Amino acid sequence: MELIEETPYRFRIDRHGEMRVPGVVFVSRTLLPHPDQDRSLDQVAQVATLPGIVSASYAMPDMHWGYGFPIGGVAATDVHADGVVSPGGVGFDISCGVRLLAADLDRHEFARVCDQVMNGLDRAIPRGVGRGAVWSLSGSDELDRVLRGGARYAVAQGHGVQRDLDRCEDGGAVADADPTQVSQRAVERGLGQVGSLGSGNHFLEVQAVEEVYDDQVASAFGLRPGQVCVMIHCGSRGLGHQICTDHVRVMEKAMTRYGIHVPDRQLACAPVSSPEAQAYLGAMAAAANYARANRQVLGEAAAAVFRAATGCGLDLVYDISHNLAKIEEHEVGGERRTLCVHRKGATRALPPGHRALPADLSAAGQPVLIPGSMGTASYVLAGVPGGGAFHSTCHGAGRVQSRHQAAKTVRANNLLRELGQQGIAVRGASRRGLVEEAPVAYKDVSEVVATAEGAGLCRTIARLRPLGVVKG
DNA sequence: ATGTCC
Repeated sequence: MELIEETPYRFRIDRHGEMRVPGVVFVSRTLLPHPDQDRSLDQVAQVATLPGIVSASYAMPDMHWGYGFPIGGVAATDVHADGVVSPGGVGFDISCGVRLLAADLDRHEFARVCDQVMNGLDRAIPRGVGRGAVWSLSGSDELDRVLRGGARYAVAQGHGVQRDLDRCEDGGAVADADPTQVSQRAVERGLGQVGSLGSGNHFLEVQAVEEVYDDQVASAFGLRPGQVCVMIHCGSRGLGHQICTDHVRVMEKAMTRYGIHVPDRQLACAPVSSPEAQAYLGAMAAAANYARANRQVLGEAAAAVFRAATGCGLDLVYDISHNLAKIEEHEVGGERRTLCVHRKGATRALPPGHRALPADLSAAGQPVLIPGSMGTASYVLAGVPGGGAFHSTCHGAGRVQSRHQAAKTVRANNLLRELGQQGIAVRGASRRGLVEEAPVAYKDVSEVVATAEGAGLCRTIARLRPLGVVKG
């Protein structure tokens, strides 16, 4: 497959075979996946064959191989021109995302209470595979209200304040959630997990604002140099996973009925207007609301720990998903069109003035939250004018080593010592989980962010460094 | 990512 270097931050894959549009990959030469180790460039080309896809099949600088679609992939289909929705374009962890909260506390003040806060978080934050949650729902009726209301329902139940909704994507809940399309098995898996991190790359970190690149925008976001923050990265747990599994199965069967051929079974899809697609989108929206409620109550639990140890609480900076499909209006070829925008390991990044932004963020643009790998920096970015890939940017560092590879090469004791030397307090759930997430298994998040900015997808507002990490 | 295989 031929790659054409258009700029230092942008490569093109010209249409060939069944591709309906070109591939556009926002990477530098060093971030370009190595075809021997990672087939995600092939996946970009395969996504370009989907019915109704418009403009291009895009990939962000943190791209790597994923189920069907690449992680870091963005693909939009025209809803009124046979466009499809594909669960593989969202991923198994539906509405996985990041919530950033800020304390009215300086990092030097945190040093005195670090042990107390970290021990408190260690007790308060459920994590690891299937080990409890902070919110005990009364039963499937209440789960239904979570699936419909997301963070709005959590706040209505006393788990938060209005600012939590103002600063959450979509005001805390997406519309059109359809809990009737969520299977009994998904409900059972979801009942006991609202308010839990899970495992893998999910975490809760205490961080400090290490550098601010734009004072005015950082201030609008509620961030200042030296400030202590809490970043939460998690998703929709077993519920989202089960929904993806259930609906992929349905779409695999439905595809032949709609006469859709895809080069990879993992690209199973259905026309957005079909009953199968509407069922998936309804269930996906329910999982998105579940994930928002999950992050809402985890943030509240962290705030309670901070309040007890320091006297100050935590204010929400923003909450944004990086695994979601959305029906959005975009201008394509001079025409206003209704698109189904899949973002999988890619973050929406709305420009200044966009009507979906809350009034106090309109001039600044939408905050974009980029979690680094364990022990490395995280970033706050902002959306920029121009559109790029339907107002999208990167979502994190991106793996370069498999979990298996990382576990073979990294020793837990060495890793813990290195983190300790950097002044990072660690409260992990398992040694295996820690070594799988070692920084060597990931790309350099600073280069990912610099590439995204160089490609005109966003701009850098602040860099955060970890002080303490709570891992699943 | 995930009751890491119903």
